[in-house]
Amino acid sequence: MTVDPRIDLPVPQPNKQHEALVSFWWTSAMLKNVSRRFFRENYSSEAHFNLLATLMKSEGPMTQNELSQKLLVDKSNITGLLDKLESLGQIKRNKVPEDRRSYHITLTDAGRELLAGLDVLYSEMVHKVMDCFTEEQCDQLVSLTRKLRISLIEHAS
Amino acid sequence: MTVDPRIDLPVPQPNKQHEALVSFWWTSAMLKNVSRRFFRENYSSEAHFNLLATLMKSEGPMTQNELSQKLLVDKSNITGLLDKLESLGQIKRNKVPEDRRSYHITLTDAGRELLAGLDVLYSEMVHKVMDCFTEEQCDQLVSLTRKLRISLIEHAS
DNA sequence: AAAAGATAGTTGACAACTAAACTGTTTTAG
DNA sequence: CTAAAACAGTTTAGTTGTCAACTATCTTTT
Repeated sequence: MTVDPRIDLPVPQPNKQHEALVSFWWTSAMLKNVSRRFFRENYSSEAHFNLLATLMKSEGPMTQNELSQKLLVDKSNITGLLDKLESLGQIKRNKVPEDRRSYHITLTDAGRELLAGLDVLYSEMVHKVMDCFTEEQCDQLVSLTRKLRISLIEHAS
Repeated sequence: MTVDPRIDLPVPQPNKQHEALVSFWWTSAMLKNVSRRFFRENYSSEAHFNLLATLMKSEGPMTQNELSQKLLVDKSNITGLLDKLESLGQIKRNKVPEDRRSYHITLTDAGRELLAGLDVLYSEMVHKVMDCFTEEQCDQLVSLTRKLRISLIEHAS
C-alpha cells in the first residue's frame, strides 16, 4: 500500500506563495478530471450541467451573453452548447421583443427533468467528497478562494 | 464603480459544502482563463510551460509516461506536445537502451533558455497575485487543497 | 522457452473550448 | 437625423485535451 503520488505536488516550489497557487492549480486539475468522469458516466458533461443549473436557478430568463459571463466561457461556446441542447429539446430560444439581437433561453420540462436527475447524483458526489471538511474548513476555503478571485481580477484582467 | 460580478458565486448554493466546492471550482475556472491569457501573451501555453518546468526540476531524465502522470494529462497528449517542442528544438527524445519502448526526454539549451525567460515573468505574476495572502493563509490554502486532493482520490478515482 | 499479459508510445476520431471575423440590431454622439 | 460605435449572436479555424485501438517491446507464468 503506497501513497498516491498525486497527493503531493509534482515539483518543489520556491516559496509559500508559489506553493499555495500551484497546490490550488494542481487540485483544480484533479477536480476537473474527476468531474469529467463523473458527468461522462451520467451521459452529460460539466458544461451541460452548469448551463442547465444556471438557467434553473436564475430569476427570470437569461440571454446567451449573460450565460457566457456567468459561466466564464466564450459566447461562441454558448452558441454551440445551446444548439445541442435545443436539438435535444432541453432548452428553448425565445425571441426578445425589445431586442431583436437576443434570445431569452428557457428550460423545457425535459431539461428540468434531466437536471433534477443529475442534481441528485451531483449532490451525493459533493457530499462524499466534501464530507471530510468541517464547517469551519468550508468557510476557510470559501474565503480564501474568494480572496484569490479578487486578486486575479485585480492583477490579471 | 460597480463590483465585479465574478467575485461572488453565480448562483446560491444549498449548503456550506456545496458552496466551498463551487467556490473552488469557480476560482479555478478564473485562474485557468488568467493563465491562458498570460501564457498566450508570452507566446506559450500552460501545458508548454508546465512540461518544460517539470523536466527542468526533475532529477534525472523522465519518460513520456512519467510526464503524463506528473502533469495529470493523457499520454497521447504528451506525444503531441513533445512533437511540437521537439520540432521547435526545445526538447530531445533519447532512446533508452534498457527499454526500447521508451524515450528519455531532455531539455535542450533552447528549451532551458525559453523556460528561464518564462519563469521570470511567471514568478512576477505569482507574486503579484499572491501578495495579498499572508504566510498563514498560504499554509491554509495548501493544507485545504491537499485535503481536497486526498478526498478526490479516495471518492472518485 | 513459449504464450499470455502488461507497458510505452503513437494514431485517429472526437469533444470542449478560444479567438477573430462576420451579420444584424441597437445605442450614442455629433 | 444620421454616422459611428457598441453589442448579441454565429461562423470558422485553431488549440488542447480525451479515449480507444494499435504496434512494438518487455515481463510473467507455466
